[in-house]
Amino acid sequence: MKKESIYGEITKSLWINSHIISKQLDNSLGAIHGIGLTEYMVLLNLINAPNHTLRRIDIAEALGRTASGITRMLMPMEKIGLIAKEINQRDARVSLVKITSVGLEIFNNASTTLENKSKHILKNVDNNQATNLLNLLNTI
Amino acid sequence: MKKESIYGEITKSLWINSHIISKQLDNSLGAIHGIGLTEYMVLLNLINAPNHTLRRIDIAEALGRTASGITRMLMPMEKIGLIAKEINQRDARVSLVKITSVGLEIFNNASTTLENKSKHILKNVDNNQATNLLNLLNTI
DNA sequence: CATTAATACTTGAGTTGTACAGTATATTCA
DNA sequence: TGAATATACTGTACAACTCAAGTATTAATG
Repeated sequence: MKKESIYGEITKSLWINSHIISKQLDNSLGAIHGIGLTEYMVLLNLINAPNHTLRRIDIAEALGRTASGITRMLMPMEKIGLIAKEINQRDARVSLVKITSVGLEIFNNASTTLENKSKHILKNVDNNQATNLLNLLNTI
Repeated sequence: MKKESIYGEITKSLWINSHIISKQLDNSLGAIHGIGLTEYMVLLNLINAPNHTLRRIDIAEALGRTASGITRMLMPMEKIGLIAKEINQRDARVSLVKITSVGLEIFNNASTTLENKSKHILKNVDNNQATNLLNLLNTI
């Protein structure tokens, strides 16, 4: 019997698990708060940024997306008032993105939903295992 | 300082890690073997199935996709000869999918690439950690 | 049986991403 | 300083999905 090589098994398991979990989170966030998981992650990154502001390219980098993908995603987010455009005085190429108070409130509410839903999805993972898992994910 | 709730951190970390890793694997498989990670997972499921055959709905279930997504994905796979359609005598609604010898060969080659690339992506994860991580992912 | 409900699949329209080319602005360095 | 290069973003075309509706077939039931 051939020994399975473990690293491929990990990436495949990551792929399918993450796909299914993301879909569930996305549906919950969408139904309750009207934003997707990707939008949520944008807001999270803005909140953790100095002055709640980031360049579009930084968001793209943080989320593993392309710049044009970010341009597309931010358009409706700006329209519904989750974020606002700001000008960079030093560099006219840059279009800064700042979270609004509306965006902040929606983010806070969505965080509760995301945490509850995550707990439910990971109900087979006890607290010790969860700590280990998070540590391992952070070493990747 | 507010205590971070760990389950949400896990799902967020899964989301971003998996997204980035999948993209790298997808690019490698595409460049070398001409198939994406999703196509690879279809072939993997077919190989593990009795008689190397599955219904489309089973593939959809295994991959967390919709039936229509599978219909669309299998069309080009059939055209380039990775899979073949088979009729189910007992149920005319069903369109069975079987991997071809060409598909099998490409799958085997792609498996080597996937394993090597996975090892490279997870180079910060030693063997013990990898075992733990895989076990934890399987308990989800 | 005949009707109703469920299943397996396909199709059309819409969404969310990408890649690549183009524009505008900044930076580098001979 | 100014020509070449790099950076930040946008627009267009395309790919890979989804959802909802439609078709065909099978299963369940009064």
